[in-house]
Amino acid sequence: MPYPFSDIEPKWQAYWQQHQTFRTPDDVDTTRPKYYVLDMFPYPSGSGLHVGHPEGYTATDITARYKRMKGFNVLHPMGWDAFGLPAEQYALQTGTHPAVTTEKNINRFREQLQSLGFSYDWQREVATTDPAYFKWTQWIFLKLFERGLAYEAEAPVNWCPALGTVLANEEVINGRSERGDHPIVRKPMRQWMLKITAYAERLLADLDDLDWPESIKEMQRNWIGKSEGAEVDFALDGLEATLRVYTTRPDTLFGATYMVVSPEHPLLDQLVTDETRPAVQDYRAKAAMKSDLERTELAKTKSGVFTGSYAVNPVNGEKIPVWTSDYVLISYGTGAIMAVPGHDDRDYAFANAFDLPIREVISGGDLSKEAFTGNGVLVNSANDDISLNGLEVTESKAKITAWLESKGLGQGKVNYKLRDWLFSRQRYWGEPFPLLHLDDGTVAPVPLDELPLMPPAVDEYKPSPDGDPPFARNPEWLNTTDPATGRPARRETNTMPQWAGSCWYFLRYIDPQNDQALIDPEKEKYWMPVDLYVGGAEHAVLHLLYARFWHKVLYDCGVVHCKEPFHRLVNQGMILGEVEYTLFRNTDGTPVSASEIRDEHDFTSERLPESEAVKKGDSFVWKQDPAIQLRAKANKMSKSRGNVINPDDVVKQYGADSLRLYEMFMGPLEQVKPWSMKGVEGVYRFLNKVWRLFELPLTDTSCDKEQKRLVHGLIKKVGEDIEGMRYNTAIAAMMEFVNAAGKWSELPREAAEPFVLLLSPFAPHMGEELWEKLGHAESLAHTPWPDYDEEALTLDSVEILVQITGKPCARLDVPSTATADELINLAKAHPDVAAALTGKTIRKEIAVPGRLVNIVAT
RNA sequence: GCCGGAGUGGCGGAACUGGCAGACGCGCCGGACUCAAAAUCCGGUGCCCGUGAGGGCGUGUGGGUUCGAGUCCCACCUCCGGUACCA
Repeated sequence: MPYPFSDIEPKWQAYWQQHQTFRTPDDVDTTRPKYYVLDMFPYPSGSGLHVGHPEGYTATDITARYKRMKGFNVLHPMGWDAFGLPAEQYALQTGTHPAVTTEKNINRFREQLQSLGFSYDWQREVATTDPAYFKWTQWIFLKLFERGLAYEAEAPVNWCPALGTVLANEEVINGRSERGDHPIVRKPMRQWMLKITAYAERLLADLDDLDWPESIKEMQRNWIGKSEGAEVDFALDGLEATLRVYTTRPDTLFGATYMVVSPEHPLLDQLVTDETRPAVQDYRAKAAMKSDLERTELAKTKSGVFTGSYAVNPVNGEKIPVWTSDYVLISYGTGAIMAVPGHDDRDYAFANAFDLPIREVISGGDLSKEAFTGNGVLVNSANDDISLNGLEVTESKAKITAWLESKGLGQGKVNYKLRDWLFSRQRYWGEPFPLLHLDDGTVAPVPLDELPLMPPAVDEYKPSPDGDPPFARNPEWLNTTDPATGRPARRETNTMPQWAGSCWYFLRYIDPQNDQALIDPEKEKYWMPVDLYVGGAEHAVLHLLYARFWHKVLYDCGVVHCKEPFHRLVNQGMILGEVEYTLFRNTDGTPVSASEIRDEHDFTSERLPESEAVKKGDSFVWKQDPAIQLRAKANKMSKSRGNVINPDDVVKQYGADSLRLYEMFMGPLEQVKPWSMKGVEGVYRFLNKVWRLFELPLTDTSCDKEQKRLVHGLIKKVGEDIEGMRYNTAIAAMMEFVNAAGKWSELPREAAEPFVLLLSPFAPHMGEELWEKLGHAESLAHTPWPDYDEEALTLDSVEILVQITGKPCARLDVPSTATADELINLAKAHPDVAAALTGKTIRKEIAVPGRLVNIVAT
């Protein structure tokens, strides 16, 4: 008889809800330590929960339950990142208000999460779409606006025609939209920008103290992209203007043989001559038309046009031609460069393409083959006033920069790749900007007491006939007056991007009902920062950088007391579908080895059962024809592949405890791992074994020495593993314990009770049920975690290995307290060892207490 | 190209600061129970040679350090993730 999970699980879920077991009261005893465990809140999609969600959620739930039992005040909330495109797309198609769809999806998600037995405090639930919530998102935006961190700019933006909106740089991957993989084009538009660049240095520096995966910190560092160099002004021959460039290699200034300005550079119009104008204009038009994707794809061959003008190199007075090319980006540095083809790969390629001179100023390379970008000694770098010749790169940089500064020709400069955050979207389903455009052209904030500013009712969710965002469809909403000045005004029609709401939700959980403030300062002080934050690595730069930025702004405003919101971050690895064995066939049906497949579309593929696959060498081959290699691979779960596992089905078949246990038993949390239904059955069998263990007669006699050792060893192991988030090995240890205890004839309460407590964070429903069977009237959720007795762990005797020069020779039982010297003596006394040593000279004796003895003899 | 991470049985994965590689689970093989099956229980299971006792080889590859290396060092290969004209 399998254990009745379908009775037990709903029973305890109802109990927890009814008894508010996981409620974290507003007025906790703040003398006790706190622990804030946070999950990245989900977007409540229409397709419901996916097995990837409960992975991180189970990990945090185990830690939350464990910390509660360890006496911490635990904050473990859940909510919804509920603005987003799918609900709006659905609204476009059906006319259903996105709020309706969103609410439905949230209800479904909540039910699914509750069926997994997570110990969230549901009274703290927040949704970014809730007016009581986005009131404060708007409030924070006004803070940014007040501080000059939000501004409007006419800027070339990433316009995505398919999504009908602009995207931030971070949302564009290889010239395509991160969501939906649609092409992106550059288009100048009026947009709201947030000045995240003002925080670049702090966002970079404060990474150092965070307990985050090194890879994520590195990605953020790369994204911020700090570089140190100099700005240098080049006079333009025959023009009043000067051309300013940014370079990280001022040491190579004597090697500059031409210059390049970006096609969007403001000086370009002045640089062209009558002869070059048609070609330059043509080139600029073509560059503007190109999507980012095309620019990237064409990156291999350099293109460009000579402008007709010359610049003067400030170090040697040399006249060098100014070109324009799209390999120079307007958005970085000054949008213009000095080209040093001898010591920069891109300039080298360009110089070769257009036959421009290449000059060596750093020795050590072979410029006939490639640019030399390494370190070396400066050559050909002197004028009447200064010489860099003979110096190394680092010294030269400092010397030339100082010289430029003294001559007023340039100065040292730090640059960042990070650009300002494009913060507006031309959509309906997002937070309205609380801003008014007055008839005099100024922008005024909506007064605080009018927040939240609600989105207008509209007849359709499409852009307006004039191409304005959907909000412009409602003229009564759109046209208003500014209460401060009485002037006629038009409301801002853009909406905020989805990231806005997720930038600060972790603060709202702390004080979710507060309608006077975003958060009560006392509560903030107690609960922040988040102690443990778990979520997917896909948010490495986007959400995590934005949230850090807003947090620093709120810190500057005095709203929060800590500089960084998330102390420890852990990324859970993706869960892939089951391993699939695929056989490929030619169009004529002949089987083909997987290693020969270049383009999958030229072949037909057939999924084989595991029994058809045989391991041969490094790969799997077809059982019926071992000459044919199969492809054995676990793929991402996707609807189109049909390999999606629905957690509801798993819960129905094996129960929530089995799902939780399996997700943790699969392997280390951070790792990518394939799903296996057989694996779920394995942990389900384990839970059944536990259930049967508790059918043994329960006794009040105390444990014998061996039982005590097992129990205390398990307490130690499980506690340490949860602290280290090694949930898989904690479960393995519990399995070992149950395998051993299964051989007992009766079950001492002294062993049963701690075991149930240890199991309960992992399999909480079974934990509660067994706890009740043990005669307890109340939930175990707040029962103290058991302590272990170090003394109970030690064995009287241990088996050690005796090696002679590294080869195993004998095994002997020794008292576990034996010292190194005693071990060597005991070892030598062993007849096999003595025999092996006769006639040999002992060179060295090594003994590791409790492990082994190694006698080196020749 | 650059940055980050990882390579251990048929599979997922264990192995503390260098100390008996393969815990635990899956799968497979054999046995018990059963009319039979499922479930459950017991035993076995890295690979190769050997009937056997036993022997040899084994943590991506090649070197090195060490009494001893999955673990440390050097070089390389493969895979995964990120990023890509950032001057």
